[in-house]
Amino acid sequence: MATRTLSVKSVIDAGAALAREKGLPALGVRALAARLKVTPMALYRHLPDGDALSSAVLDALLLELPVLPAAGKPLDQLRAWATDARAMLRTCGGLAHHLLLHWFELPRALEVVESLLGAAEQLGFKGFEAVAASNAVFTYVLMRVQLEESLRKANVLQRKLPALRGLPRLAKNAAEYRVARVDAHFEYGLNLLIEGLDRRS
Amino acid sequence: MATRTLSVKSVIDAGAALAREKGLPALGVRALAARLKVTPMALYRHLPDGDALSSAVLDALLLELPVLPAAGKPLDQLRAWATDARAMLRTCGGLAHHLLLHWFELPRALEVVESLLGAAEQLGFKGFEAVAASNAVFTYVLMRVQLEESLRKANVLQRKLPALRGLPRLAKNAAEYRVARVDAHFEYGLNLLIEGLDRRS
DNA sequence: ACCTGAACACCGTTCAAGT
DNA sequence: ACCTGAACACCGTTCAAGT
Repeated sequence: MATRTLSVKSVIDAGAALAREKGLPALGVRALAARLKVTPMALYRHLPDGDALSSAVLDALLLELPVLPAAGKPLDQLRAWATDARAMLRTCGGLAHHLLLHWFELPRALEVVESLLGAAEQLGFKGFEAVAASNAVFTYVLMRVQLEESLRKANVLQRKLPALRGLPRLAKNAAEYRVARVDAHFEYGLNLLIEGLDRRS
Repeated sequence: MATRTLSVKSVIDAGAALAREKGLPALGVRALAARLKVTPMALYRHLPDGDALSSAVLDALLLELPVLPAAGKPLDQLRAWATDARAMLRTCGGLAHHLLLHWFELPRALEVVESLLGAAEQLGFKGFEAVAASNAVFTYVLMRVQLEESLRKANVLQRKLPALRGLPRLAKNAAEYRVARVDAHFEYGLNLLIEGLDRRS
């Protein structure tokens, strides 16, 4: 058969490549059409609209979301997943946000939540508390990644602080605030979470 | 003197009213100009561009950010602030996001962080740990509000779950997932955080 | 069935002109 | 100094036409 120039798969694959290279905001209908050397309207044969394009691309990229390590103590599993998932989600802006909104529709994400729930149950949590505990870890990682993306995009990872008169504690710790220490704060917050879970278990 | 039709203040005030009524996305240059019965270009006399408009409006709205209650045990102060701040930030979409990016430039926010640091010091934290502890509470509240806004906007507070074959724990707790229980999860996550802080103090 | 081309609606914004 | 009006660049998208 004659190879048509486009297909749903080729559009999404090209979209994924574009998103990886230049970020999700660069994934526009016109931009992707130009990359495929095709008219913008050609894409509408294969996808309903621009949002469906972004959504399909993000779904595809999220197939690589890491799952829980099979072995280890529950709290160690949770900590390891948090670190792995954060690393993966940082590879392309918008992944964390999409996952926060659509995890319950994505097979891979459902698997992850299932195993987070498993860890929570091993810690002795049941019902709402098991859900809330696994949710706390899941959303913590995703929200943090989203925050880091926002800080980077807005160019406020490094800050010029104003005068701190009347704010002695901030002044004393000013060095800690001039650069957003996102790695250290991610880990500290994760530790608080884990210790909270440990105490309740 | 003749009352000019516009001024920086009148533009920002009208922008704040528009944002409160119809949300931040409705705060466009053209929309605000229409509300002020003026040409879009008239606004550029008073503000450099559309981003400056949003930013100034959000700065203005954030003057009402609550501060820490003066009295009480440190952990109770933190918990109370978290609840109050969440309530205020929910009044207009985009506030939490703006605060996450620009707190260090906003006098009121600096006051808040100063007093969060005070609570952390009362718990016995010093240096990086005091900063990280107060930051954990501060960002937790802001990130959660942002998440709730996203869920609302994307219309996924109520979900139609897919088949959960092979996912026994999700299936068992499906009722917990059909509606995003944002209030309960906010509180649970906050409790984990507070208990983590308590344990470390 | 698949793709093209011209056009429209909607942004923010620049530039030149009015008063 | 302040505001208007026309125009431009950039989106996504509809519609009619080509093959």
